[in-house]
Amino acid sequence: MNRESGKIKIAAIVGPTAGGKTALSIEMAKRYGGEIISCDSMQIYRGMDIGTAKPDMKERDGIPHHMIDICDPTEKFSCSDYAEMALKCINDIAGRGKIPIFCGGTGLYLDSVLRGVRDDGATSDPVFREEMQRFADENGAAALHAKLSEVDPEAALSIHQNNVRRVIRALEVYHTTGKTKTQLDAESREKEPDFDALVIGLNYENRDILYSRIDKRVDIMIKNGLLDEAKMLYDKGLLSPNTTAGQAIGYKELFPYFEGQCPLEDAAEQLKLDTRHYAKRQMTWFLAKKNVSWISVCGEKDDYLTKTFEEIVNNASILFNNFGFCDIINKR
RNA sequence: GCCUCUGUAGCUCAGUUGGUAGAGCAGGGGACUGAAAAUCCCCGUGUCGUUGGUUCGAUUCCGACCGGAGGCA
Repeated sequence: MNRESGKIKIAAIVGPTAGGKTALSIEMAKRYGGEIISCDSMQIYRGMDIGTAKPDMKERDGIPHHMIDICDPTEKFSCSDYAEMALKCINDIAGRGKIPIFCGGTGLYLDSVLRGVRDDGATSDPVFREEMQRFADENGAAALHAKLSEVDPEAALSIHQNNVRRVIRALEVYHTTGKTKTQLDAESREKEPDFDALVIGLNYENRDILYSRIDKRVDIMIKNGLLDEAKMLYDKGLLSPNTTAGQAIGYKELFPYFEGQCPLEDAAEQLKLDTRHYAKRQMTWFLAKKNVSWISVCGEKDDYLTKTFEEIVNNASILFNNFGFCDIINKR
């Protein structure tokens, strides 16, 4: 019920892939007069529909969705691009008296919005990145890490030397701004968040249940034409491994099959495996956040009681009400 | 029926010139501030097929047996 801040109130529904975020978010949007802002790094891309579990028009049921189909798979898109555009969506939606409801599993994207877009000039520099990558290839990860130790020892301490990507980014921040990543991160941490956010997480304490949902969903995707969709993108060469879209789960796993290197079953199994790993990482990410209100979809081991969709919606509604959102259908 | 190879972690396999064993994958845990569906870190006790024998000591050598693969008939 937040009274004093005067900040825009937003909601977000997060959790592991295949956990039921989409359906819940649409239902909540209907009940509370909201619009959805997708928070998913892959639904950004046009033409990647089935594999990213993008809700189709029927599923959206008249609820406007934003941040979907923003660019082509070959285009670069980063979390700062996302934050910038999502910010506009929020203002637009709230300006029309609707509730912005984020929905998706890309934790970093959500964070970048909630934390506020940083304007410290720490942009990316592809040339520099390539240069550093080459240095690492030639001299080893340890040598690159040593460079970081010189300019930003604190960051070097917290970034493992094998995590070349992160080491490069930290070096890049110093290279483009003249300030250390440690310093800029500290500054951004001090910034007041721009919004009052209710973040709801769907939790699967029983991982087996989540995993079997994932397996089922992959099978359904294949039934619904994932192969054709992936083949088309593959044939057009739109998914190269070094683009963001090319890293999407649901496509790259099928390429060996297209190339005759393995049977479809193996490719499908790999796809399921990658998805399970991904879901696990998502859980680790969101569970570490203190600002998430959790709805337990199913209990711990041996407790296979899974909540019905209705129960989940009711739980979410309580959270919405307590947060000060108004149920426009049931007119509380 | 005979010969050869083979039986080690959930799976694929290393290894011990005899002192009870280790990788990859799977699985579990974690990190994450402009590439994030990405990137990275940590976690390995298992009747070494069964059963006799040799030996101070056998998963390791020898025999038999039981699985599996191949070859000859």
